[in-house]
Amino acid sequence: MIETEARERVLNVAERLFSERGYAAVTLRDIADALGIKQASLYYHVPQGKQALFAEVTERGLHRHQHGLEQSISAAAATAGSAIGEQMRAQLNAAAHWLLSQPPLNLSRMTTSDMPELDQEVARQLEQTAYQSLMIPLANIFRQAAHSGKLRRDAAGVAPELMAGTLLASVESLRHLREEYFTRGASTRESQVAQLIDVFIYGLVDQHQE
Amino acid sequence: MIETEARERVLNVAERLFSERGYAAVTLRDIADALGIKQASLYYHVPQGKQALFAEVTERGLHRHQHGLEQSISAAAATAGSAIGEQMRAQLNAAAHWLLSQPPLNLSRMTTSDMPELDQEVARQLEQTAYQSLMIPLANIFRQAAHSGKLRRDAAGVAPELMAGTLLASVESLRHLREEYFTRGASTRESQVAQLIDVFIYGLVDQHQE
DNA sequence: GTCTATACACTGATAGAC
DNA sequence: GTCTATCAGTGTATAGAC
Repeated sequence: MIETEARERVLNVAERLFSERGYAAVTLRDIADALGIKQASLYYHVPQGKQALFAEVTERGLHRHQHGLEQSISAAAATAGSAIGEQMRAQLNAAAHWLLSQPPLNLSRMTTSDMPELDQEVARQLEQTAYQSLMIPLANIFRQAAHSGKLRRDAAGVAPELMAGTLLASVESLRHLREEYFTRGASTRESQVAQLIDVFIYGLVDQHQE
Repeated sequence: MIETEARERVLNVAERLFSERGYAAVTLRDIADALGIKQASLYYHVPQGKQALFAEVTERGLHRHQHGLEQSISAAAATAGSAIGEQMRAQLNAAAHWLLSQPPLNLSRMTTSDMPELDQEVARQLEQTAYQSLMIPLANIFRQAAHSGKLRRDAAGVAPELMAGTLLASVESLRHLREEYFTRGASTRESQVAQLIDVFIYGLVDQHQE
């Protein structure tokens, strides 16, 4: 595999388009058009064709996420106070902030639409990378919180992976929320996600009043 | 439009396949094969072709959801106690239970992959139906809770639509969680979603201990 | 209601010139 | 590195027989 600047451009454009519209909906012509070259020219950079291109940029993106998530989370853990609520808040916000800084993942589309279009072996590999890159770093935040012994009794028994999946899905879904629902206290994606994380940590109801 | 049993079968199969794999990934041949007929025969039942078929079954599914959600939510509200936490828990669980009883929505895939493939007018119409059928009934649960005046101060300011979108995304994401993460207290989708809803309502941390 | 046959466009992919 | 030319395969859609 040749590693040139031109090839990088191809991968970047392909990653953006695939992540925006999915595997089946993006044609090689779409990618070539966006690059200002002809469809056949793509095969110079990616001789193994469309599926290999998709697998490569997806894999690359997932690893970038793993790196970015681990970095942001451990940096947040280092600076936050030691109270468990504060720790979680800092780490979850850092993770969410990272996710929002990147092209959308559309994990559920990847599972339901993209994967079935790929050869089984390729799909299996991507699924495993997604699990290791996204699920593990996020689930660790919740696992760590559960070990602190300071969670609500019921909450401590919730699978960390369940919370991690929920967080992922929630952050991604924010991207599709119309701007009309940005209210006073939350006029940006970041502040919306911060509100959401506070709900995860402290709940909706006022337990002292009820 | 002819309304026969045979046509119903076509719509049902099409709805299932589209909802499983998305617009672009499902071909008319796939649908015909699943019905045991030839691709061209579909045009007897759906003369306007693939896009119209997708629009019809999607619209139909969304209206079914609206009806089902409104029913389950108001039934739950009637039987639950009056404490706001209890009310929300009952209504949210009823809504989630309904969502899990139906074919997956994959709303985010619909937004990012399916919609861009459709004529703008068709896409606009579907988006509006989705909003009215899903968003409004769910957001009303949170709106009602906020009006009770018994939510956490910060939580009362969170846009109901934000919470509704989060709930939707979370419930749908549960479908893709591997079974290995079904833990002791939550061995079914329903019990997982119940845990999740309790987190929304009461939070993760024990506020009396911290 | 379902079929065969077919038109027509598009897609992924290969070969070879420059 | 990018192009033109081309092909086989597949997708939607139409026409007309049964």
